Amino acid sequence: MERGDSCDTDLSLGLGLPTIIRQQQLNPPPPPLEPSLTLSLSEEIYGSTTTPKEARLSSPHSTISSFSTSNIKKEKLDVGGEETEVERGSASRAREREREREEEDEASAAARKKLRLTKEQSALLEDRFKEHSTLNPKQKQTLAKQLNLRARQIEVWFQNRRARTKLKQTEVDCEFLRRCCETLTEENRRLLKELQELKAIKFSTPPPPLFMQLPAATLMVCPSCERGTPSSSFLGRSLLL
DNA sequence: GCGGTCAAGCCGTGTC
DNA sequence: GACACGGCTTGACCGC
Repeated sequence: MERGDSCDTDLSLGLGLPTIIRQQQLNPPPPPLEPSLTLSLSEEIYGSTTTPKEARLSSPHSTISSFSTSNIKKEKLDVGGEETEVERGSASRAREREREREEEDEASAAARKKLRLTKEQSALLEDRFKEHSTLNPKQKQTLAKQLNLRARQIEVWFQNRRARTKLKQTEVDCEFLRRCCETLTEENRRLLKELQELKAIKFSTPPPPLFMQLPAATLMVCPSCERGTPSSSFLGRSLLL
């Protein structure tokens, strides 16, 4: 189990959640005016196995997932593009506007909060990845619908998954090569030592005679092919030890 | 689609 | 126990 998975456990519930999300958990806001894509998994898909804690875990992110960064950027641009009340010379209204703006900043900060997929979503994605590491558009759409996510999120998840699988494999290969290198280095060391020992033996004992007086008949027979080879080269080799 | 990167969130550890 | 900090995981984006 990877460390990151632990975020789906009972630990750390509510930790790190921005004030606004915690407030939402305590006092659920009225229904949003805009359509909200929710991450929480319906019982139709996963039955009633989702615990209340898991539901609470997924719910803060549910609204979040409906925002893309481009939306956030757009929000910021929209806010920044407005003429301020200070410029109009109305201090009190400017202060009020400032407060509203701060609230909007908090809201967009909450929207920036990172989506964390639920255990069930991750599990299903993993299953699909095991079957196919890439998806065609239709599979992507189906999976997105099944998980209540956007197709783009599915696409990104698969891209990241492929990249990280590849990285992991590279690390495994690297480790394998490192071990091979170690083994070969050790073998090389052993062979060099053996060679030195053999050389030591060779020079410590008197060298055998270079030439042997062989009977004349054997000079004509090649020991490997057992054919008569009266050539001078064979003769020379057969005499040389 | 891939590689690189950013940033949110979680966890373990050390310090007070 | 609370807090700070560093490391890690992972969703998302960008440029090619």
